[in-house]
Amino acid sequence: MSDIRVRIAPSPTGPLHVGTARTALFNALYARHTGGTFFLRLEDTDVARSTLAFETDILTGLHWLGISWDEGPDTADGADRGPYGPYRQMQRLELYKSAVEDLLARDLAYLCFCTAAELDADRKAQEAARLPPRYVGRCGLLTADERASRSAAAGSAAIRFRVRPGIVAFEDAVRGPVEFDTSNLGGDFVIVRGDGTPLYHFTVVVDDAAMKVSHVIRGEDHLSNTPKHILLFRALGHPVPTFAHLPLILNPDRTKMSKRKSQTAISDYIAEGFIREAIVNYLALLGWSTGTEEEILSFEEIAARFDLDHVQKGGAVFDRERLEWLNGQWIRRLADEDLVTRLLPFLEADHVAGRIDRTPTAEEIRILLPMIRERLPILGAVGDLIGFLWIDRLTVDPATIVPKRWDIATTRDGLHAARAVIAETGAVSFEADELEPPLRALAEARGWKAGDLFMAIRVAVTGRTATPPLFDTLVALGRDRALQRLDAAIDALASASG
RNA sequence: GCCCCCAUCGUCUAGAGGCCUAGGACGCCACCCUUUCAAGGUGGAGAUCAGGGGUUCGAAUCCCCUUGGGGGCACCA
Repeated sequence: MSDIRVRIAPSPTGPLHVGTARTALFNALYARHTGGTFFLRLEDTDVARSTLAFETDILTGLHWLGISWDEGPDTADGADRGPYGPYRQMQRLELYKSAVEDLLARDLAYLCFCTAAELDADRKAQEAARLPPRYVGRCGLLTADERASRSAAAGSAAIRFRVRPGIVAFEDAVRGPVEFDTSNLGGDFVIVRGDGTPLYHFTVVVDDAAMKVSHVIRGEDHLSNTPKHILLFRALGHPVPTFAHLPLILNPDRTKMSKRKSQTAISDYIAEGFIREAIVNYLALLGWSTGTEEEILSFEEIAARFDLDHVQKGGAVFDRERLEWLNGQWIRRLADEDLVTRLLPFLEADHVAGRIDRTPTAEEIRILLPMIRERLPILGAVGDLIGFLWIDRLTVDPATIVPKRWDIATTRDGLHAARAVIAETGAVSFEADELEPPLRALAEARGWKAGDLFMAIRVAVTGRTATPPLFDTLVALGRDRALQRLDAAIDALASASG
């Protein structure tokens, strides 16, 4: 195992986001490719917004995608694995505390007594003067004595890290050399809240250092935060890891992908019937490419090819159409039993929702696979496709039964004749190959276009104009039910025509 | 406002000075196949490589400027 250590550090303040999943994926791929270690750390210091439900959603979502970590908590309430635990920041408070004390002792950080009102006033003044917002440094100038007395009086104070003048430069693994003047960092920044809980910029550095992270692979939205982190790594006396900032995933209007404008929760995609292979494949190709024309690739195949050199610099619009296409490609590649297992929950959900009257058995679905496999862009489409098979009383609008070129009388006539032909076919030989010839012969004998006759039968028996091949559908339905639905349709047409 | 990043078909991208009159994929259109819908096959439209200057015998590829877009500037992460 190499010394490469990467991580995903989600914050349980929302459901698993497409962007988080992509970042996790890239880290996991990088670790797999280099023989390094990939771990997960929960950044739960925003106690007000963090919840166990979100934690569960994130962990199960990542597991579901097949992204697994070598160290960290596997479940929301489970124990951590790995030598650098705990892997939850709220359980690492002591570590941050001693790191802060160290900084305080060396005057690299200081107590800040500014109130929210003061800070707000500063900010407004800066805004009015058209100056960039920054902390004015008021408390940084306090003498030790002043600080001691204010501290005694105030009771609680935030802690700020001193930002000294200078240039911070680093080599980003995807962007190349990047440079920041520390005077543009917004002044001394808060690392510990007034209530004593540490803030992101601080904990992320303390932990990445303690957990020996070698490569920080994260979204580009953190690029501007990187100099702060580097300053902290240095102040704490730790080596600075390599940074790799991934391009952002975008809304169609090219702004950062957001809940407002896009579907961002992985769980929503799962609920629709996107499968992990497709999501992983799609996400990997969003901002990265093999450099070749290969595009349908499994996690393993991607891991074997993955590198940071082919990571794109510009943001990428999330294209659902392309995801659906890939999903269809992967559905076609699944083994029969696997597809059945994945389809079942969607049919169960349709049953529960009352869209169908019973949940079919695995065996029933397995038999239908050849006729539905290539017609499913997402698993959730299965009910729409063949749900009519498990509906007890199908109600069909008579108007839809009549083919475009036909009138009601012809349709009744056609269905009646077709019924007779189908009825002649015994239960034993009720197969697609047995049904097609006589029905075609019927159409020819009566001078009908076979397509029109078939369409009338199709709608009569399924209630829809787009279905799997008709004869397979009739067989799936069974002779009795097919005849019964034909009768019902004929009746419906009779009353429709008066 | 300040700082930083980015810029090839509508979208995802290939491209690391000549192989590019820019390739692939999604989507779109047409045709073939065909009982509908898909799938599949074939073909097509679609990018003067954001614009302008350089460098070079030669630039999508290197440099500069402009324009455009995005991200960040919290006691959120």
